[in-house]
Amino acid sequence: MTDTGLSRPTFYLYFNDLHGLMETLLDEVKVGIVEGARTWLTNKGDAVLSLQQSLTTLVDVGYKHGPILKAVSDAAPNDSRLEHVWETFLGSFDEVVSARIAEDQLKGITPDFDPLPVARALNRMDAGMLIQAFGTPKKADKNSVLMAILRVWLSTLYPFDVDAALSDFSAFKGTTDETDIHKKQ
Amino acid sequence: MTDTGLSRPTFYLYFNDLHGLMETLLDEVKVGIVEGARTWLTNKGDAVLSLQQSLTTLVDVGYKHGPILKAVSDAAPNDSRLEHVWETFLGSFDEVVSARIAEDQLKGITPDFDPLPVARALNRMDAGMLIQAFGTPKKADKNSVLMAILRVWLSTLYPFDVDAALSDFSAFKGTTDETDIHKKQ
DNA sequence: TGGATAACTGACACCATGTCAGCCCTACCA
DNA sequence: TGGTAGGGCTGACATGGTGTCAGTTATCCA
Repeated sequence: MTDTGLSRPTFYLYFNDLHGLMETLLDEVKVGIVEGARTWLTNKGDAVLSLQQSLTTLVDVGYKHGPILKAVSDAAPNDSRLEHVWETFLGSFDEVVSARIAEDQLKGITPDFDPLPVARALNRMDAGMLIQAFGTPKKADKNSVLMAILRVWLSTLYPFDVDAALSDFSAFKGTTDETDIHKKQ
Repeated sequence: MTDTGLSRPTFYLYFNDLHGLMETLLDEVKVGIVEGARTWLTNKGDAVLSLQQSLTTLVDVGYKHGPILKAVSDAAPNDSRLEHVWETFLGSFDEVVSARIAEDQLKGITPDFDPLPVARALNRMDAGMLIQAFGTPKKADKNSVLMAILRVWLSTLYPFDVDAALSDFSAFKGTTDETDIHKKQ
């Protein structure tokens, strides 16, 4: 409020309370994440490629809005309403990811296992990594975070050609440089 | 303090402040976790088996002390000293896990990748899962949590015979029943 | 200019956390 | 038995963060 030049009570004209601000902030980030996740979740085209794409945008959003994610996740335990919002946010991903996994298992491209707990595990990994890596001003390297979680997701869901996919992908990522592209061709 | 029958100030005779209590609680849980992790970290015997064992005891400890883990992780953002303790706690695992992965990569039983970010990702997954599953009184099923994180760890680190290892393991876990064991033999 | 509506604020109330001077009670001693 | 030293404990207070409200100022329109 000092930075805004307004008084503290004015804040309460725009938000119910401090946690109301958190909810608003989360809503803004949520759309970006849901948007990016759609690529893989809609289940069209190549599974590996679309997962790579979805996780890439997830990391991008996390990189840009990391402090917001950390603020919300830090504040959540202090307010039952916000905690519910945060848990619902994470939980909704658990369910759609689980559903996507189940589809891939029917297709036979993903090993058979109970999809919901694994979805939960992978999502908690993403959330924890993004907050840890990008939550504070001194941010970690975006690409190594992406490479790490992408490897884990691929190894778990599409274990058949992880290394091929990952080496292609990192070669692709590494080349805004033309010479490399020409060498590939 | 109401439950103890003592007055609130008495609390401060035993702890510096509320976060001091958290540190003490964490210390107690820490030994159990470090103990269990040693099996895999010392790197003797079969890698897959020792990882299974370490994760099993990790889940056991998490199941028993889940509320403490949640309490510490919830309180950490409110106090810079506690936050540092918590981050150091998690970070120390990142380093030893990363070192263990590097050894397995030299042996050729783990694919080549930057071990530290992957270690971080797997550890955040564990922490997030344990807190989510066991942090509140109505706890999730212990075995499905174990199966989920075990699958992710194995798929990522020892991808060559995940399904064999996991089916053996779940058969072993599932049989306090004698008939099954006899069938196996 | 008058008057209504929106924007804003000073001052207050409330609660959680932490502190401190002093009380009580036990054990030990003369 | 009476006195006293010391540890254990507490009532009462101080502080800071969060939220509220009556009242003031600014803006816009008739």
